[in-house]
Amino acid sequence: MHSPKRLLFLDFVLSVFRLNGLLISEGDAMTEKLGLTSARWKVIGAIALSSKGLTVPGIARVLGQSRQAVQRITDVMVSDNLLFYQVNPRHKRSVIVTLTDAGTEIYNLLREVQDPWALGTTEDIPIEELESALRLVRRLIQKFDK
Amino acid sequence: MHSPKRLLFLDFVLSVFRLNGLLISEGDAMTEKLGLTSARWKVIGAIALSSKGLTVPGIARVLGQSRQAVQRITDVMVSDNLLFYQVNPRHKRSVIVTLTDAGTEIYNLLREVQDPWALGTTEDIPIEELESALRLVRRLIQKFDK
DNA sequence: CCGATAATGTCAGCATGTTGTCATTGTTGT
DNA sequence: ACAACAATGACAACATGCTGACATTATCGG
Repeated sequence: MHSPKRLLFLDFVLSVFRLNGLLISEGDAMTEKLGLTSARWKVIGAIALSSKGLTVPGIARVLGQSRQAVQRITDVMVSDNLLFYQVNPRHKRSVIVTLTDAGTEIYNLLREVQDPWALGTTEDIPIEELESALRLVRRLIQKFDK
Repeated sequence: MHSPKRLLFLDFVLSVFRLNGLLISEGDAMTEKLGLTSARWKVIGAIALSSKGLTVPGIARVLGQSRQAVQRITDVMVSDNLLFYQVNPRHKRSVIVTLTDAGTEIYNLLREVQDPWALGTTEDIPIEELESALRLVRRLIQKFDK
């Protein structure tokens, strides 16, 4: 038998690989004028979206990456004065990564590019399709994230 | 206004990043016993799926990657005797990347792991949802792939 | 309270992707 | 045919991710 489902899924997997690469390119293009890169975009986004302070391993958990990879990025962003490490009252060694004023400003500028991009990209896509696809992606993430 | 669509899409984007990482991990785990990695998995899959012979830049186009990245992988796979470079009658310098017998054998072994993985992962997902999500991903790829 | 376990920071090595550059080879339009 | 342009191979520099290893610090169970 041919199992169209198997082929469909493999096609989906390859397409996710490809979309991932294209999204990184989009992120790089969007953030270029702000002196960011897609990796820094991810980190700054994770921090800005979290209500409570995040530690480096915390950001890594949100992004699904290794803490070492995140640490490398945040170290550079601290020396670029976009972030600073704030004393964590709940943990002596694990500091809280916080946006500096400059970092907040960059994030606001970022949103001025990012928001129109998000809206423009999805303007001809029904919200139901987006929700449905997100549910599927989340379901797969849950399956693999153990 | 809050524009739930914008937030929905950004959530989708972050989820794609995360799924991408998890799929690479899955690929690494699946191919480990075969002496492959996810990068080689992609290349060997692209070659096996193409009816005509593919050149290195051709594989790169299929995968949506730079030809240099693919070249590096294929060079290693040639020295590992999984691939060989075949004279291309249509181009004096650009050789055709071909599976050796050993490479074909690995690919067959790979399928014995990959097919159950694909079926198992999707067994509780309706085929319509998969198709719908793939359509959306393809649509985004088309939008960004210029 | 104390020992075992988990979490964190740090450093190192490596895999995989990017871009840039340059010489060479193909292709195409006039 | 020839000149302009595109595609390819090769090499280099770099960004971003991974894992492993080790010391230190927190947390938890007895």
